[in-house]
Amino acid sequence: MTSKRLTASEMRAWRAYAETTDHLHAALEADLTPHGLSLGDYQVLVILSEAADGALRMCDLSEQLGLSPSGLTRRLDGLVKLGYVLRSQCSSDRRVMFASITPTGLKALESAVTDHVLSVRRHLIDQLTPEQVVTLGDIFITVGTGLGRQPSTAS
Amino acid sequence: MTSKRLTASEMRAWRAYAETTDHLHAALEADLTPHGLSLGDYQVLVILSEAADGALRMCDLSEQLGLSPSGLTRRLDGLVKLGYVLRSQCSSDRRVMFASITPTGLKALESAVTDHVLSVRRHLIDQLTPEQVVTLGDIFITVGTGLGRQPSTAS
DNA sequence: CTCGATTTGTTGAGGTAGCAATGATTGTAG
DNA sequence: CTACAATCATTGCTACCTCAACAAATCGAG
Repeated sequence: MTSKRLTASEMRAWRAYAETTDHLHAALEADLTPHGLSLGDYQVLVILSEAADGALRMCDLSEQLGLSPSGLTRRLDGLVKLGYVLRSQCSSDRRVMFASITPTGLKALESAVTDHVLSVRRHLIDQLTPEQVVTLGDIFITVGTGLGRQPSTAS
Repeated sequence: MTSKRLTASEMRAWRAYAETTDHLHAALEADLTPHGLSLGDYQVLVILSEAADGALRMCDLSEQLGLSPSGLTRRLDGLVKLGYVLRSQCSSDRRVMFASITPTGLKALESAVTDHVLSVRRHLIDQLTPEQVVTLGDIFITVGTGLGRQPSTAS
């Protein structure tokens, strides 16, 4: 294996994946827009809502989002302006800022989450057989692990 | 099926896919940087090099790239400045501009393509069994078709 | 033939992201 | 205790993309 070229089967898989992944992202984003949230905003709210004590340090949040610190600062600016997220200082370390989701933000998230799940189903999950769903998970856990990241689903 | 929630298997597949797809993109991009090309530039050169008569109209190229017309104009500006791409007017329709790859651009592409294929292999293809590769193709051709796009590999 | 509608490419404005530099704070070696 | 290194968040700068507006050229109904 591991030649300089791709076999027909490999080329087929790679091209299909490369072409489709952007379109899928765009479709999910579009389905979220009526809720006034971008996919990026949505992910911030999801992570904050799942945070153990309801708050996360900026650096931890940016790590989980795969966003640069500066990118997160500006994204949070928007969410704070919307009233969805609150900044608060850490009492024990004055360098750190906590981000936490507000009740308003939680409402916005809850309103969006149902549609988003249906969107994921409609565009991806429900298009596949149960076996394909399992293999999809296998594939991207393997690939993610190979990339040195540990997908949170890799158990 | 099609409930408001995701089963454990579905959640596992969705999360693994969502988390890993960005990392994979970043890894492929990083492997291409030593060649002085972004993934976006690379795709332009690939498509131009595969064009039947060696030239494509801007609008056709932007369509194939999934890029807006204005985005393509600026991306091409960069490639022209690098000497990799040439703009030329259409003789029969003075609205259209053709983009074609130059010999220099072809050299740059040929120099990059080997590494890129190896990169795709290393991060994705070679991590998978042949059966998984086939299923990966099946999955994203199905999803792409469901999104109303026709992956070029859907035969 | 002519005038309005359409197609094509570019430009301007706005938004989002990353990198590098900065300021503030904390940790640590000596 | 002091000085230097590391951590944390923000800001300036740049890059890249989209949408809307635009100019130029072509098409087509009458």
